[in-house]
Amino acid sequence: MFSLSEENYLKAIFHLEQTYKEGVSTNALAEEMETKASSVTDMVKKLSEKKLVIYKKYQGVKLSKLGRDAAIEIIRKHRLWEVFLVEKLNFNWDEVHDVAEQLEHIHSEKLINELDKFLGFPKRDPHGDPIPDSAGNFIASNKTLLADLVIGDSGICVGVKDSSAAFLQFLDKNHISLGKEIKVLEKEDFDKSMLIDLQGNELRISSLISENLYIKIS
Amino acid sequence: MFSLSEENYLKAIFHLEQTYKEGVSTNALAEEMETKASSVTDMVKKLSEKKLVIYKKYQGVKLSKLGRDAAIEIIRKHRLWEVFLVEKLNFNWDEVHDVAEQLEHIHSEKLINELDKFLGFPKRDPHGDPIPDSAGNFIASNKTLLADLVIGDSGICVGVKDSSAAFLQFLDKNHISLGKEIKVLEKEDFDKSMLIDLQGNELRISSLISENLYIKIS
DNA sequence: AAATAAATTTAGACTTGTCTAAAAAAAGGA
DNA sequence: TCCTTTTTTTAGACAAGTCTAAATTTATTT
Repeated sequence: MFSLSEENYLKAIFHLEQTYKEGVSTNALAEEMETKASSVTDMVKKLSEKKLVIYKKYQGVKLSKLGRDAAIEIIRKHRLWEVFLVEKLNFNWDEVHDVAEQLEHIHSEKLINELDKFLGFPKRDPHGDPIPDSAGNFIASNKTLLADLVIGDSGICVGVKDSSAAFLQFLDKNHISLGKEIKVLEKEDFDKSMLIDLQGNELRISSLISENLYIKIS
Repeated sequence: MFSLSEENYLKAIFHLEQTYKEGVSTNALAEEMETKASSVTDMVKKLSEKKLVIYKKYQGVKLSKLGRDAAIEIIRKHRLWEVFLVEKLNFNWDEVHDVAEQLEHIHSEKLINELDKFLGFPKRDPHGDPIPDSAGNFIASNKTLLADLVIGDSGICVGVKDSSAAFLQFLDKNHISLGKEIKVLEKEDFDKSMLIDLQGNELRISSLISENLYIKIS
């Protein structure tokens, strides 16, 4: 098994690899982990010795097969626990993150597989992110940032990029939730704001919002 | 909040105080924690500085009000998670301990109170131990060790003292479970074994068993 | 290509919780 | 009481994971 810290690094590298496919830099990882670059170097060396990552000095880091599998397992746990919290324990989608960050480190294969079964093998977490199955496979979602749609496009809201409580609460306040239909009515070049139709209601949203909301174009 | 290690010490001291009411000795605590006496001294000093325990050199240790409240909260979490694992995730009562030992350290008041509600505010865990409510109160159970009954006594099985997987599996194999009625038919002075009636079936059990099974005399 | 800036690594230190070995205190026996 | 044994504490060390400050490598600019 891996230590709590090792698990958090693996998860962070996995997430950053989506953006930096050529390898994750020490500084990027330090920022994600909210730590110092020197600490990252130390840990990356350790992960490298354990064959969890591919690392050469000054060249950034990538997950090995072993490391990726471990990361996916942690993400599976995180997302299943989020579903549990929302579906069974009355948590709102903006309240689940910190608790799931703790629960994702519980080690028990039976626990997580039974939890999966108990929840009915959900495919997505409350933020629309796919949940890996026990073999580590998960659906690749064809989603687009709302900001990338053009006038006249419409689709349904399928996920969020930023899942901070502040952003999620903003969405709640504006009645934007997963599954709702959105149509782009206007785009303002100057500040990149948009006028959208949200199930019959017109709403003006800033680029900060449209850059963090995923849409499945219909 | 307290560290994982601190929480485990508090829990261990709480359990040992049931036996050593005058104060828990360093060696007793070392054995319970599966560590060395010197490590215990170090940690006990730390807990004492944090006002969680009352400690004077060479005099053993007792929980303060603060420490007791913290210990009870951890025990509450442990036992609620055990109920969850058995009632919702198809765990057997001999499988829950290790996972609950991890889950008891998750920090979230909302989580544990919602879990309590979700489970229907259970009063006892799968081993018959009382579950403290959110205020820290729990029912004191009037239970007796089977070994302390005399011939002719009868009662129902309400708990186990040893909750190791090995012991619980032994009970399963012999169809002894909580709620079942037991009557003492014979007691053997020589080896302290007993002949009991378990719902119509006669069964001879060794002292190791009768010393670890709690009965509510009827 | 040299100079500067930025990113990364190394060296050494600190904290937490543990250990071993030795010292000190308490308890028990004659 | 004095001597021995047991218990407990102290002293010093270690591993994990972090930090700061300094050194090194890579990247960028002119």
